[in-house]
Amino acid sequence: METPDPFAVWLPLARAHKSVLASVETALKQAGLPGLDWYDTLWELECAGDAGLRPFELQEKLLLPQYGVSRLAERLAKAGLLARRTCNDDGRGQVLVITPEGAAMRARIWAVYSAAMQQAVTPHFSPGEARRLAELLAKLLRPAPADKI
Amino acid sequence: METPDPFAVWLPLARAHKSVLASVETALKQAGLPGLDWYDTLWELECAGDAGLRPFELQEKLLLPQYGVSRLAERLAKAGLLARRTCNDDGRGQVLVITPEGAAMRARIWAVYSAAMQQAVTPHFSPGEARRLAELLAKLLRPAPADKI
DNA sequence: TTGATATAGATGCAACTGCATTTACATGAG
DNA sequence: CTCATGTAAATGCAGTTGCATCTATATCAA
Repeated sequence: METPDPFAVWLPLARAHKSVLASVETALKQAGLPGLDWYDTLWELECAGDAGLRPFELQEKLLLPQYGVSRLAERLAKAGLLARRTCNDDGRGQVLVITPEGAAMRARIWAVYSAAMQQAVTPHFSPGEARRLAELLAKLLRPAPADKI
Repeated sequence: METPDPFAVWLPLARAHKSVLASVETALKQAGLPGLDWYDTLWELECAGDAGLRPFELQEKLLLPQYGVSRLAERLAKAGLLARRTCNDDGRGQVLVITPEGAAMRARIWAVYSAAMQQAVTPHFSPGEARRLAELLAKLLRPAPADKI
């Protein structure tokens, strides 16, 4: 049976990602705003609401290394965008909670982020194509079908 | 008319990229080999053959910043994987040429790279899906149709 | 309780990146 | 030729990342 060529997928995937990412990050930098790593973190914390998130939970959600989260949290805390609460259940841990300033910042980033991303993506696709592309990309993220490994 | 949702494309695009990239880079690291930036550079230089490439040409091909190429070339040269020749046409410039060791290294990286990438991608798609995905991703890289901007 | 092992998170150090600037040569106008 | 401007590449510095290790607490067996 015919085999799909994985490079025909990977090469444009890498380039498309690099290209869209670059336009978004450039737009954020021009607006004097922090990058997508800060945005993603603030987003997760805002979703978590008042309960906040443990650093290791953030680590799983964002696919970052442990020390990455540790230092990201440090910077965001220094910028006043999140608060570190001591964790009652576990003396080793802490709970990260977004501050009002953090939520405001997330909103400011979002305005620029969404506009730039839309500009970078929308013009290239019809709605049907966009849906199909999203669907196919999602397949890469699901665990592989057992019979194909 | 219905508008495609760009986030439905961007989010899985970013995640799929991160996920595949991570498996490839991990495999390279485990094999004690350099990362994809070195591979891409060696690949371009090998394609360019004996004529080599000017740093600014590499910069365009790899979408790297100027100082990024400058330092990458420095490291690759120190590792003996490329040679810097003085450029006869332009006294400011130089020409980067791959060495036999560089070509050998590219081949070693390729063995691991291709296997890891194949494992990360192939199981998720039928050949038809892979083709369609490659096609759609390529649309992101072409200049946008004029009537959609 | 005590000791062995596991987990949460921080951190020292070396390598890498981004930004701004610098050096050196090229080019074109006068 | 000479000066002003432009382009190729390097570099100092501050900030960031990766790796390995370290500290502190938790958990569980004996």
